[in-house]
Amino acid sequence: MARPRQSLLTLQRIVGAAAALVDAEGLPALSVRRLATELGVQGPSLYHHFDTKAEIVDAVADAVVAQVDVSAFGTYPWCEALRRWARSYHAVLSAHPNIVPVLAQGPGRRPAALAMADTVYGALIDAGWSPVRATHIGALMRYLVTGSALGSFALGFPDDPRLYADYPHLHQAYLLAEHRERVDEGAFDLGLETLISGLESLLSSEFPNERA
Amino acid sequence: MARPRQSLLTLQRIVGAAAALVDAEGLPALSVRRLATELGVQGPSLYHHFDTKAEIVDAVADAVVAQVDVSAFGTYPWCEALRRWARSYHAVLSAHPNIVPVLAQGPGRRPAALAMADTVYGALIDAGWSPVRATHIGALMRYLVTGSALGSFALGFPDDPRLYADYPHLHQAYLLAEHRERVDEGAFDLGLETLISGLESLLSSEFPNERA
DNA sequence: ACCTGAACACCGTTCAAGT
DNA sequence: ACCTGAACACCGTTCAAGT
Repeated sequence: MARPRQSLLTLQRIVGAAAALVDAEGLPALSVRRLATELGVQGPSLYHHFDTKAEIVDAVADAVVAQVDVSAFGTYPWCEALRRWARSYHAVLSAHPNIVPVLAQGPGRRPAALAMADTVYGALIDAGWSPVRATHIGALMRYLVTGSALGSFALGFPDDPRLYADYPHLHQAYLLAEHRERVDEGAFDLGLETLISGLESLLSSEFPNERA
Repeated sequence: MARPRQSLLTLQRIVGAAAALVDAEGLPALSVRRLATELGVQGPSLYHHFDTKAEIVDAVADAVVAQVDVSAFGTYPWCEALRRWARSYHAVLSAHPNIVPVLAQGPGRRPAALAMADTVYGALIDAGWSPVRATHIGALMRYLVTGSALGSFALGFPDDPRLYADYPHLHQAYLLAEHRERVDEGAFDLGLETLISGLESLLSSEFPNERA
């Protein structure tokens, strides 16, 4: 067939299949031909729905960011809202680690990422932070969340005891992979709680009369 | 010529050319054929010196990590040493941002990265941290440094004012790129100093009799 | 031992040809 | 408007052939 009466492809179907492919087999597995095969069409067909492969990747990335829960900013004091947002952000990225290298580049022109940045920045300004500080805090949170989701610290150390023979303090490092979750979550928690309580005292020292 | 009396290629020359290519044009520009051209040989020649392209990439990454200064761990109290190491780490990665996605995956089997992890972990243990906490702190520092080097927060927001029309708090966001350095360095500094002073009080609260 | 050209199975993308 | 096959200029990698 050359042209079915109803289009074989929709943006939704393409992005959904692309997201599934990235989640299951990683970003390098997402090729135009492979994605087309998954959808039952030929590679060039996709170019009737997207201009470039980069647009497909961006759509996948934004669908992931759209899952982050920012609702806490309407209902909690800024400290608790920041904590809840960061935890949701972290949970979503941990569930889709293969797309994190794209998110780490910033919002670009992706609507969900821009909307999230807008909400967070607005809430920090409302809380009494200066524009410069609010920007720093937003950046810092992205550093922590993408940094932790991009590469599992624990999995960064191979499972092979012989590798660490020459490193006096790393003899147990081959066990890290086994404790992946506790290690990575513990480090993220430590970072998040340390940062939030540090920021809390910083704000109250800068503006002693501000409300919580 | 098929075989010159002295090898045309050395590991040093290959890794140096690869590093220059990555720095100048980014990781995607590093192809085997392109690198070979840069070195005045044909693509397949490189396979006499490396088994895979991934080995070349790893060698480039490790050469970058080798530039990080860990000497502070021998001469300063752990807090100041951690600060100086993190700043050096950050400076090196900021100078070679294109290779950061590789470093963010962890040390793997790269000797310089393993040596750095060994030094940092050992120093934290010596300072009185428990193995679990020392691991968390090491992870946390990698999150912050790679997260901040991977994607400039400022450059993540495109330079185009029209893009932000729909986002009430982002009307100035198009100016971020212009202030890239101040924004990114300010966020990193805020994060590093907040974390270090938070960790300092945490250690003294856990072990009130420990030396600095 | 080390470099080569030819080949294999891939890429992203373009485009004339079909309906 | 939307899907196709053929083509272009790329990939990483293998391998027999040269010296």
